[in-house]
Amino acid sequence: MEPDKKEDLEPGTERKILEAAGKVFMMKGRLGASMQDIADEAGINRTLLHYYFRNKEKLFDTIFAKVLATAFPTIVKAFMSDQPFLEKIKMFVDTWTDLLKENPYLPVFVIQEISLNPDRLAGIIQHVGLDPDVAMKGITKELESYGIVDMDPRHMFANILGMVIFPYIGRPLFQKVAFRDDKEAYEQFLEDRREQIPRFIKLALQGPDQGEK
Amino acid sequence: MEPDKKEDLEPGTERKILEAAGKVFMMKGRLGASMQDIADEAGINRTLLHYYFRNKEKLFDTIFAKVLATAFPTIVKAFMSDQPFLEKIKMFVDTWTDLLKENPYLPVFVIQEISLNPDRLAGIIQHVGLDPDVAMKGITKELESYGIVDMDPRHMFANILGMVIFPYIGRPLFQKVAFRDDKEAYEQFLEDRREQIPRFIKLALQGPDQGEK
DNA sequence: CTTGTGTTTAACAAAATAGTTAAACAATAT
DNA sequence: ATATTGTTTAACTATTTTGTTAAACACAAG
Repeated sequence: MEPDKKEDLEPGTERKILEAAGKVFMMKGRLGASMQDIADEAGINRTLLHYYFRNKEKLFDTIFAKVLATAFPTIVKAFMSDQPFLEKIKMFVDTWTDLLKENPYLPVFVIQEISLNPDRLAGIIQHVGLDPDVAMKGITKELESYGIVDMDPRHMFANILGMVIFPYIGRPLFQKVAFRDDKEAYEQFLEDRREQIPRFIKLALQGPDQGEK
Repeated sequence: MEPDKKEDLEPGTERKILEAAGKVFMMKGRLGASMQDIADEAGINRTLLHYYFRNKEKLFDTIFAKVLATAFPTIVKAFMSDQPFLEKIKMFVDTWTDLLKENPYLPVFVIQEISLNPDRLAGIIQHVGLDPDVAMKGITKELESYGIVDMDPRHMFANILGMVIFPYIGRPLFQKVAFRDDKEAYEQFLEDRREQIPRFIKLALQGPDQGEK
């Protein structure tokens, strides 16, 4: 009954590996991360890594599927609710900001991987099982209710998602160029976008007059 | 005087290497690209690659600096002109769309690299020598002229840049999910954004009423 | 106590890649 | 004709990384 010997270490090891692998893969990328790196991060031996996951490919696939399964629902979840459009957007931005605050490397990691190996998507997308048509139809109606009738909802969606994730994928560049490498100022900037993005969209939907008063 | 022997092959080799290296590095990333890949793409021997560029690091640095030197001015160029704000934005989107049409891998390549190795930025940024303050001050005044006074211009800049480049960095995902993998439809979507993005910003600045009529 | 599972250590094999070197060859210029 | 430069071929070294194997060890459960 010693506190930190081996009680739940056996079941905990796989979890530790997955956490370590997720962290290392996200930070260094699939090619930049070595099995040794992951073993070190997990505080275990490299042989044990192969004992749990036969090879690097299987381990990476596990991590990648897990990451996508986490991120995908976050993308569309907010748009499935039945709140007013602007509230949906606010929730959407908040959800993403929360997610990215905890996993700042997530967008670059995912983008890099699917860009280098787009085939990987095919299997995973179906598994997650999301239907964008519902969300898009919803956006179309909302836009029409604001008098915007000739806009493909996918443009609106690309606009919102781009505004949300760009500050994360372009962080090193943007922080350095526009914020003189002031880390805290940039963190604040990211927080401010929770309010700024919905406000900007509100401006587009309602105009500056109603939007400000 | 044989047509394809060795006339201007000597001066042309370095150019061929740089073109090949740019292409291969952009498509496969720094780690995914091998010197052999580049030599093959250039149609030369791997030994000759080392003859021109001592090692992979030097070759990559050359390419990376060149890519940034191309992309950076494009980012701010449009905002330096003295046109009306909405014209500047239209030009900005057009310039970027042109650039990305020719170099679709550019954003992922740059983002990936500076994300994995942010230090690389320091040296290059100074060398390019851009001052974002000028552009930002300009945006502030333009926003004020539209009655938007409490908006950090950097939010506006992040909004625009995010809307422009997101469809490129997220292309495999977005094309597959929202366009059922229809390549031509997505190309058209990208073209449409030349018009859609400025229109969206115009809506935010002038409101739906003036914006539509 | 013995058995089984998780874990470590150590050593090894196999592959990929980077980088180097020497020799031969081709074309050009002096 | 000879010296020079660009280019290829071939062979080699060194390093990194993956993946495997065997032996020993720890602990928990039967």
